[in-house]
Amino acid sequence: MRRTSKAERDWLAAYDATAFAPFAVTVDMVLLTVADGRFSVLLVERDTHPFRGFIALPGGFVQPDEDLDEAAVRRLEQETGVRRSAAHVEQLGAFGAPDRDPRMRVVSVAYLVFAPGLPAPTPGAGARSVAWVPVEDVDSERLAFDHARVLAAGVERARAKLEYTPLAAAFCDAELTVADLRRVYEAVWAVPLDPRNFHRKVTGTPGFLQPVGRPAPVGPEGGRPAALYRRGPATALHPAMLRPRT
Amino acid sequence: MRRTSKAERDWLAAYDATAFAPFAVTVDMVLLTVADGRFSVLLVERDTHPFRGFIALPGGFVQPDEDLDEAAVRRLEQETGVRRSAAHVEQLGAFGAPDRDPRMRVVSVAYLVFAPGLPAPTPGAGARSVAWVPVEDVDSERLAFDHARVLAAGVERARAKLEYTPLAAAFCDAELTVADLRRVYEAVWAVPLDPRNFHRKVTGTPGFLQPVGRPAPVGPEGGRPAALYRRGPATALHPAMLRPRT
DNA sequence: CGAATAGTGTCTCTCAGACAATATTGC
DNA sequence: GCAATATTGTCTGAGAGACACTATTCG
Repeated sequence: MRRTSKAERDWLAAYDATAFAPFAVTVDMVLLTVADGRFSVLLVERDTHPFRGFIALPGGFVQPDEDLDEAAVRRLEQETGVRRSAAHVEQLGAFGAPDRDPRMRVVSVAYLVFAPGLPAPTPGAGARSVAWVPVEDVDSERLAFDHARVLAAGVERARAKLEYTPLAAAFCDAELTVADLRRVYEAVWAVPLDPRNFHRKVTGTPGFLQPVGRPAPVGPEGGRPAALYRRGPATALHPAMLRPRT
Repeated sequence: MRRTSKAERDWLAAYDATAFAPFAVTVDMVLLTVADGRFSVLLVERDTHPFRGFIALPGGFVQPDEDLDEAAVRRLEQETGVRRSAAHVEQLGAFGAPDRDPRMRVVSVAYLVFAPGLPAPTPGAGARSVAWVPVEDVDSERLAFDHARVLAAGVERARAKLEYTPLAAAFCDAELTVADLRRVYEAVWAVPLDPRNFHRKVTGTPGFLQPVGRPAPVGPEGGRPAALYRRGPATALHPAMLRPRT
């Protein structure tokens, strides 16, 4: 820890902190998944003011002694049952327009979470219902606060991240097939991908996937069983998985 | 504007905002430039507590009625004389560890700015001196608050942004040569680049640079005069300018 | 002319996209 | 065998990196 001088300690003792603290800080979570082949976001229906009856991203106030990341992970685990270790969590950014919350001046720090397909959790405090909603079906007009902007930023960030990182695997279970991964890319980017080129590319990118050496059970449509893989150690993809242009 | 019900208005009137506002919010600026071929950041020496005598990123408190972006641009123009139109400004992220400021609970929203080479501005309030410091020469131990982490995040983001956006041009004047742009890439990435391949790549990427049709004045070393370009309309680069690997 | 910088051409290798062909399962 | 999915192979064109070569300036 940094050493402080007597002058600094004296100054600090005389400092009136309340005079400079007119803000509240919240975390909001853009929790994304791919369920049934649809790129979806977790939304709650608010049961309290403000924006009662509107749809919103899950979130809440940061406690005075809590780190931002801590607050996000705590809410994630409490309200959605998603374990931190099973998902990818990263900060998306801060949203702080002066009028974004009618109650008071609130700065919201948004977090982006990628989670495997899961059943909808039970509603927490202040929420009437909770549901996974396909991103394309979200009615921006019905979103509370500035959550339409936050969601749009999260979706765009997710689409970009799949290009340069192996995070698509964060949408899958620990053991996954190449087809599982392809369906994630197809759902998030909303484009069809050639299974043969995708397979060659993904298995040829070092550190992306590591073979388990065991086949997956055959799906309902039959066909040759796929090999199982786990996430590899890479944190960035070389070469990248670029989105088809136009 | 959203219509509110009487129930919501009543509820809002009874809401005690002060009970939930224990935070202060600041903006901190990672202001980067390339001056004399060095990738540099603007740092101030603090003349007030806390961290008096330490080096810090320029920044300050957000006013209660001010948008975050507004606060960042205001400080940029006031404290550094950089005009918004001449620079690129984007949000870097929020930093809010509970103990990051000894005065009180402060969440800092960091902004990343790319500006052309400029003389160091005159020190503003609370600063003893202001200077452009080459990023490699910054002594992390002497940085106030968590500014070492903020700076590291900004530098890494800048390096990544040059790969797939045309923002390298934001470090140059409105009219620039291919060599100007190459020196930006070389300084930010700290790698030498082949001038011939760089030229072919940059002029072959649609929307990156637009020819002015006029040559630049010859430099001090002589040689054939370079053609002048302006920034093109592209917001993303295809193909990308990938960093050399290892 | 020589030195210095700007810009073009050429070669090789990697990789993306199109698509043929083969492999392995359930029925 | 047939349908369905998985996986490998083959071809073509775009692009990256190495580097020879030409162009234009100053002195």
